[in-house]
Amino acid sequence: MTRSREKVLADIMVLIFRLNGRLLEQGDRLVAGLDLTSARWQVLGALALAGRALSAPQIAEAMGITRQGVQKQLNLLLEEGVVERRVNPSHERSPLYALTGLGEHRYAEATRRCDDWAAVLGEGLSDEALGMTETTLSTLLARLQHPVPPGPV
Amino acid sequence: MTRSREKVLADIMVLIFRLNGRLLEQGDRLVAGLDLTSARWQVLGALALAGRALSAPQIAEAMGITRQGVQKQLNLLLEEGVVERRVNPSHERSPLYALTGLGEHRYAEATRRCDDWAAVLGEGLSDEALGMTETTLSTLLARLQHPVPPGPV
DNA sequence: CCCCTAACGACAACTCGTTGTCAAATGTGA
DNA sequence: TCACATTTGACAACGAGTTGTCGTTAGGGG
Repeated sequence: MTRSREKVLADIMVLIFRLNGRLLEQGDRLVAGLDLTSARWQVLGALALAGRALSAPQIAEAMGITRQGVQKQLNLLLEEGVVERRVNPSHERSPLYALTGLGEHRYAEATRRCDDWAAVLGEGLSDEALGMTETTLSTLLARLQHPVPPGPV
Repeated sequence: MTRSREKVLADIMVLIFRLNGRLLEQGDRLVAGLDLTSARWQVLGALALAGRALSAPQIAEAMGITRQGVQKQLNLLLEEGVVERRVNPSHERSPLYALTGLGEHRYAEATRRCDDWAAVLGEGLSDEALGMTETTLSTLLARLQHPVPPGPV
């Protein structure tokens, strides 16, 4: 055996910490000039993928962060005119948010840049390696979100 | 073909963002009661792995973050007595930092808890999947740290 | 030997996420 | 219908990271 499974897991965790930092950094660089940051871009992504107006808590749910964090970005995005409020028929004080024309345009441009960049980033990595990485990470995430199924803690 | 490589890459990125959040959360929970947080724990880890006293910038280099971020944690760790300053023969104003006995004890306990937890977390994942994930992530990180080798930007 | 640059610690300001509290709106069960 | 728990937005405080500036120290080339 090469190394213990725990060691490999620990290495993967460190890699995730660093990748998180570098991805946010490169993401910010990628959308600089579009009046976006990684955080705002992700909010736009949640709206674009949903294909419909969402409330702040719904966006937070989709992004896996808290509603307060999302709300902060939404208020800024509103000021910049990339999202707009719509009345929520089922809640008076909690409006829905949708992309404006400007927002859709900016998101499309960000997506184009990201795809180009991702193509370069993934060069030479086999489909198998990418697929297995995605599967493994998503298994780990699932276990982390539901605290640790069995075992006495 | 199932999905484009860009889509898989994008999914992996989102997974990394979420895993980062969950890992820090679980890490904090894991070392709660040891007067540690994920950030302080990582600093202790850098010192323990080096096996010798390091300066703040050296720790930052090892952790992949800035020296200011490390310094902030070091100042707190000093107050708690888990690390101590040592004179740096090659720099008067930049001391070296080393684990105290208390620090080594706490780090050992944190490591024990982490290994137990990692064993549960990795259950059922094949060595091949873990190894390939580690390799893929480390390739991605290398490309992110050296901005994007070829290609006209 | 002196001057200039690089590296360092301290400090402040900022981003992005978290938690917690408060008040208003919603939904549910007796 | 009314009481109560849940959900929501606003606000404040905090943790962890970043950048930038300032003054000091180390190191190298004229």
